[in-house]
Amino acid sequence: MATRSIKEVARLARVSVGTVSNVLNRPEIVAPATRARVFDAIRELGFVRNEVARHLRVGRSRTVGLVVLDVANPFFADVAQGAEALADEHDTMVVLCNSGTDPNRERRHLDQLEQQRVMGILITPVDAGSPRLADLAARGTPVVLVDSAATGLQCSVAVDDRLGGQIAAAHLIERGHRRIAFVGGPPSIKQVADRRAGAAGAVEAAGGVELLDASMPMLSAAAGRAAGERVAALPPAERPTAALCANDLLALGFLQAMAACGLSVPGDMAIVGYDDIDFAAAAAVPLSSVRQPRELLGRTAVELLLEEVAHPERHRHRQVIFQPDLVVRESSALRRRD
Amino acid sequence: MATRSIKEVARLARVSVGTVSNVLNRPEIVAPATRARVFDAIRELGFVRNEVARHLRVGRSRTVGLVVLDVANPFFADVAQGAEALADEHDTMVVLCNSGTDPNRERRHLDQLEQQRVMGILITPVDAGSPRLADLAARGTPVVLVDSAATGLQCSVAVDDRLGGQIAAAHLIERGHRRIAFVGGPPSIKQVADRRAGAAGAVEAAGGVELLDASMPMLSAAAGRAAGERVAALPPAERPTAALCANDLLALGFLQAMAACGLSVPGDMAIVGYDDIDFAAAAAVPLSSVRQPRELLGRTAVELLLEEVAHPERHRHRQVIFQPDLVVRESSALRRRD
DNA sequence: AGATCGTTTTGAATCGACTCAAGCTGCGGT
DNA sequence: ACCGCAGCTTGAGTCGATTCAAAACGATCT
Repeated sequence: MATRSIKEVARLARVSVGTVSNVLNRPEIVAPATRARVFDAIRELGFVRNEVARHLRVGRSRTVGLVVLDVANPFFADVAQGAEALADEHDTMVVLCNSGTDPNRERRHLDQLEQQRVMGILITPVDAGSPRLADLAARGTPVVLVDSAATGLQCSVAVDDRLGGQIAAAHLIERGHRRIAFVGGPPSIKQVADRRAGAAGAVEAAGGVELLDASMPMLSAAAGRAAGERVAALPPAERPTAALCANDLLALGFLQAMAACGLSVPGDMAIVGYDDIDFAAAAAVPLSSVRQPRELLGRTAVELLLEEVAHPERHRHRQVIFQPDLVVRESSALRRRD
Repeated sequence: MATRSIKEVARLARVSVGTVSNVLNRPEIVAPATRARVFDAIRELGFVRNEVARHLRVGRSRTVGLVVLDVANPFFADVAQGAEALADEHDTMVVLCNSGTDPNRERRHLDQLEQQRVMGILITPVDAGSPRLADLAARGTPVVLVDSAATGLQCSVAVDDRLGGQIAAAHLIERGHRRIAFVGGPPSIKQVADRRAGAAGAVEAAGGVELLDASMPMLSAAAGRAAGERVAALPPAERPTAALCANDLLALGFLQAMAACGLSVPGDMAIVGYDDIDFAAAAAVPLSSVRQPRELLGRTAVELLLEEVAHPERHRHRQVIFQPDLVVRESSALRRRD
């Protein structure tokens, strides 16, 4: 329970606290003999620098918060790994916070992170328009939006979701599908809305194709199963022949529902997912999916943040946008006779 | 960039800093009129309490660190969700840190967490025997081992891995398999070693059964694929007829390799995984797997930690052990003729 | 008016580490 | 013997919030 402070180290080493601080921060300016004495004292006491006190003076910590919509979604795990990789190189710690698409939990996490004076926050917001984010930036905590485009008030890294939705829908249309279900999530989530808009665009451009909505209030596999059951229950004549899912968890759930309801994939129902998480390729029927550069997204977010922190004055907010691409697998392999 | 302090609030509200602090912490003892003036000032300045300074005085923050071996493994995502659920109820924040089974990264995360004076640390250690963990506890940061039993120096929550390994192996033996491959991970990881020991026990008890080792240096799907390719390359006579994988990621990779090599599952090769992550049921061939109470593991870990923090004196370290159970699915469904 | 008591408010001390101007030492040069 | 200087070390002041003994206030009673 003994919490040692710099003062005790100083006493044991028979030097002043200033010297101990120097040993810790600029060892080269301390005489070797003194330095050795201080190190001995540190070892003997098991002293650990109190970052709390340190950053009180210094102002900000070397921690960045990454707030994600769902830790259970491997997409975010991969984004986190990308972020961690670059942060590590800059001696910075990434802490992962899970909002679970709940605005209240998101707010509490943001409060906590701001109160802790983290170096910056990377966030995939539940609601990108929330003034809370602008406030944060205004009060001095840099924010980078992840997987969601900003309006100029902050940096952002994103993937072109409209384009992703469009190529996915275009692919299904090209395969001969004329009734396509869009399986989305909560309407407040921007990514989902954009993917849907992209799909709608492709449908309109094609002509003679219908886009039905089968959205759920969540973006989980369980929600996907529920959506699948609903769609499977439709009379065959009205039932869509393809589903475009807003993420792979939904798609996997949807796929399971098809199997449970005795519909074949892709024969009776083609499926395209989104994110191309590793499990998509390993599914019962390997899933076609829109691939996003997941690690790169996280890595770039940290890059932008470090840039902003390093030169707050001359920094200009940037919006980086990556291109998605479609990976076609068995779940949408068949060509439908028109 | 304006970081408002309690002092500025005090000036604007024309009271002393002590009063502002009282408004923040014990509003009931402040006269209503004064309280209102202070709140107005807080709102006007957009003041946010600096937790760093606060905890310098108070000692510890209301954050617990959860250090996991692999964020990309859904098993840990579920543990994290269990931990978060209970922590939330106690107004405590969980931050997730990823060691990626790298002892160095683990050490850096622990250093950071200790320096930040977190309330406590939940960890699935790369090496449970490391003195670093005992040091932490000795210096006043409570530690709870997750998914790994402790020796009495700290609390722990775990699942009986020997039993898990044993029932998995017994199941395969009962299904008629006589050559079983154990696909493990790095030998330092205790869970893996225990599962293997359990399997070895079952094999020995049965007699006439061989346990081959096909361990990899990682616990990822990619490692599983590599292991699968190696095993598939063996001449059919020497090739095991079943694989027991130390976790589901390995099992999924192994399964993919079987498909790629033209071996049927479970016909040519039965597979049993471990953890029963959600994706196991959705795999190309639904995976049999040893189920662990994932959320409960996280929840209980937080419970033990809160207990220790609340009554440091009277606290006695506890080791909680849960029982795993086997979920049989298609990947090990067939009975082999002897 | 003065004493008394309860309610509010005050402000100095404190937590641990950092910074920096000022002080100390010892050495070489004159 | 004295000066200058480089190399080290010192210690007071600071960051922002909390705590708590003491002061201020105001209402009530004699």
